[in-house]
Amino acid sequence: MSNDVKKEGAHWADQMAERIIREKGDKDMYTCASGITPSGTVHIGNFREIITVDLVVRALRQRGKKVRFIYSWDDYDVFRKVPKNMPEPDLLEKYLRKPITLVPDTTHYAENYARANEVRVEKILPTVGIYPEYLYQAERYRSNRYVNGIKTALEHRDEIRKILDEYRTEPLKEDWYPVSVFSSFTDKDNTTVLSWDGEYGITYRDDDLGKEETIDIRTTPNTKLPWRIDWPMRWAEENVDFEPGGKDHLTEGGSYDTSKKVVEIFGGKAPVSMRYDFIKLKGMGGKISSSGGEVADLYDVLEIYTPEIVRYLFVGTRPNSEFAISFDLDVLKIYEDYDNCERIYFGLLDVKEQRKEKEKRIYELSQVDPESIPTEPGYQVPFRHLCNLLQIYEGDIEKVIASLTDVKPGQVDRLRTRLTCAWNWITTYAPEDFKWSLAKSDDEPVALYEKEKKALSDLRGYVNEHLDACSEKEFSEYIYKAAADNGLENADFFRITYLALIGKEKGPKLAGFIKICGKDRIDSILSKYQE
RNA sequence: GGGCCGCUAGCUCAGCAGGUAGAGCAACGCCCUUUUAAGGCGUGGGUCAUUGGUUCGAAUCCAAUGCGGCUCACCA
Repeated sequence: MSNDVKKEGAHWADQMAERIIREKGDKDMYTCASGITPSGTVHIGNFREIITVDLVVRALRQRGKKVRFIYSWDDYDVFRKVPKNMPEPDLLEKYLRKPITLVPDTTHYAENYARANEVRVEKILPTVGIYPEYLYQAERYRSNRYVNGIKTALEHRDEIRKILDEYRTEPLKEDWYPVSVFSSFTDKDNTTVLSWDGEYGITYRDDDLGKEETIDIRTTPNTKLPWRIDWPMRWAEENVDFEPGGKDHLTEGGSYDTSKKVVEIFGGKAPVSMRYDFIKLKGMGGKISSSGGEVADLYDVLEIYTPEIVRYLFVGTRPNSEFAISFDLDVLKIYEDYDNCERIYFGLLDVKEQRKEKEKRIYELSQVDPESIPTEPGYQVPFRHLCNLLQIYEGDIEKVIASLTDVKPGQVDRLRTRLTCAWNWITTYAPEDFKWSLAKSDDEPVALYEKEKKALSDLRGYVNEHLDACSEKEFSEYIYKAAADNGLENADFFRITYLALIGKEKGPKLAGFIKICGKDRIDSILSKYQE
């Protein structure tokens, strides 16, 4: 199984899989991890981490390895600030410093604030073929699953402090404890740990109320490890072999550096890691995304890119460099690029062997279901042409499909998805120049001189009589003739024709455009200009 | 201050298992028997930031430098 996957020159996901096997040895099961605090919208930059893991998981599985793909929701993290655009900010304000799992969801989408963010992600990931096993840290901490980890951290308090101090400007204080406590009186983490009894008892002070309390870490739901200790504890707990990180973590003195050392206290080893860079957005044009504000999440991207193409964007880009996801005219090029990649995969486009190997792998990894790679290319027609068809049919996707008589049954679903994206793009992001709609028969006719009306009337006559039978070239010649016969400049005739048909001075190449629209539609529009 | 990323055609970027510089857009030209372009074909255009090194050979590897950006040194 693994022999057909080349080691050298392979895709970065394949190289990473090889590295994991090399560094971690031959194992029955490899654990690949990812995770985040659901303290706000999980945006497309966060998605980069998820798909990075997914690609490495697929590469490992294709080498015949068993893989566990875990995704940790850090929903026992603290609610630090109220995001903009959330309903009832005053209510939310009262929950600051409490764990996000205890914050109400003022959108009433889920049972709590953290869960609302989680559910959105969990619902959409299958669309792009990603199926992690979700771990919920609030539930785990509150049910005392990590009691041994917390005790170990307490026992090695000085050692941990020494590790963390290596990179700090201000050393941690003498009385620092490697654990944080949510007050049982207020649920907030405005607390100070005062002492530890050497076993399971912790005494803390609620700094808001000035009250003190002793709790048992075997039974209290209120203790949690701080991030730089929590992360390595979980590596050890789950035996994590691979987990990527953003450049904030994967930098000298960042949390990966300290966790690499702290994990040994928990009897584990650091996973293989890799850094991914951030994602920029281009061409959203100030449109407010579904999540509000200038961020995009996977839902926003899937509005305009099909699932394969969303994957393709990430598969074809080296993770450690920044890139932009475009919502502007670049969208056309992305679709063309993907179609080219597909043509190369199916041998319809000849390129050098080296490039061919690379593109084929990118195509495979871009597919939603790794077990069912398409056996024939999609219905390939330029994206721009689809946009024109959609505008002719006013966004009626089924009519567009019906108008394309050579679509094969196996291509219909993919075409439908693509048309949906194309229409979303036209209506939401396409530049105004790009958009038009056919005039309706009851629209007010454009004011014209007599000879212009006559020219359009001639055109209508020709269309009714010859359009179906003549070639595009013949028809094109006639258009010039109609202008000349009526003493009109070509440019003027084109202009009034576009004005009559779509209400704009310019448009798609006229002869082909009229043929696509068909006799009946053109006739009903031009009849308004009949003498 | 440490670490990292980027610097390739006018613009946006690809190329980075070292082996004759690529794409899209823009420009220019031609074409659809006649100057619409959101069509077709074609052309031009780059000392691959600089300097040095390794090599038969460097955009690609190494080292310094410059410019731009990110990030850590709070929290996570």
